[in-house]
Amino acid sequence: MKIAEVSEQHGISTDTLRYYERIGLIPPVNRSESGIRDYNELDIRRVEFVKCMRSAGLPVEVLIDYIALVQQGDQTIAARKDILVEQRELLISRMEQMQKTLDILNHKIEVYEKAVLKNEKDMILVVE
Amino acid sequence: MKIAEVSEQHGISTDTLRYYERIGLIPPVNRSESGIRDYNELDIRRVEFVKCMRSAGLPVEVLIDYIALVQQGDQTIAARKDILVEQRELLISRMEQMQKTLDILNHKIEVYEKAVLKNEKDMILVVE
DNA sequence: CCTTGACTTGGAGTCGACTCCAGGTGTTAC
DNA sequence: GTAACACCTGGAGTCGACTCCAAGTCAAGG
Repeated sequence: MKIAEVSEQHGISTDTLRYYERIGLIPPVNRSESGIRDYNELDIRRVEFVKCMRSAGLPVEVLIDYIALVQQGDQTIAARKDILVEQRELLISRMEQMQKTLDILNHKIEVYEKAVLKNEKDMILVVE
Repeated sequence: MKIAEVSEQHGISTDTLRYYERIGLIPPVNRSESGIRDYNELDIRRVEFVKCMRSAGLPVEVLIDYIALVQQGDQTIAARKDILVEQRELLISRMEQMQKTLDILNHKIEVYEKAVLKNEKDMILVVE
């Protein structure tokens, strides 16, 4: 599969795909004789993995370390797990913080709705 | 309250506090005669609000627009609500995406744990 | 053969959000 | 009255993560 197809099917620009490979976020993809990338199933799973992790805010640098460990084989399993566990904790706290923010947004929107219903009469808006 | 106190109590650098004010994310704070900022209760509530929204990933630009509307008074209530509703939807989808990532992390960690228990014997790790 | 179009590279540019700095001012402590 | 310190400003620098670009290569179609 060529880079343009991967790009289209997974919603990642070709620039980003090449960038990820360049910085080691994705191991080198096989090439045709003329040097053109040909993504196989495994490559695509890796791309999806990175896309998923990035979309949740895991830093590129951490993922590079993780991928490097994966390339080094089974003796790095403990280290890999440690990375994932740490990132999981960070992810959970980000989500908790977002939940708090969501609660506040919900509250504010509710207050605004009441204000609109009452035609803004007599409202002293505590929210901002 | 002086800027250093606000900074310490709310975990925001003085640079960031001044920056927020400069770009209009926080309305101008009152000054002493010699020009030193003196944050009142309302200012601090605003700082907390911005901190909360930013921590959930709401863009600075959107917050600037929102705060500008707040300054313009009650006739902007509908517009303000629209902004919050839109940002709420975006926030919810980010959280959903993060939940998916969390599920995958949990799964991978579990697989790694099993691998460690079995002392890595006979494991063909499908995870990466 | 030559154009078209998708691919390649290395390097530079952009963007959002801070973060730092130099140079200046005001207040307090000795 | 002067040193130390917290504050001020405008502007420049940094950082993470892309994104764009120029210049070049190759395969296929007319």
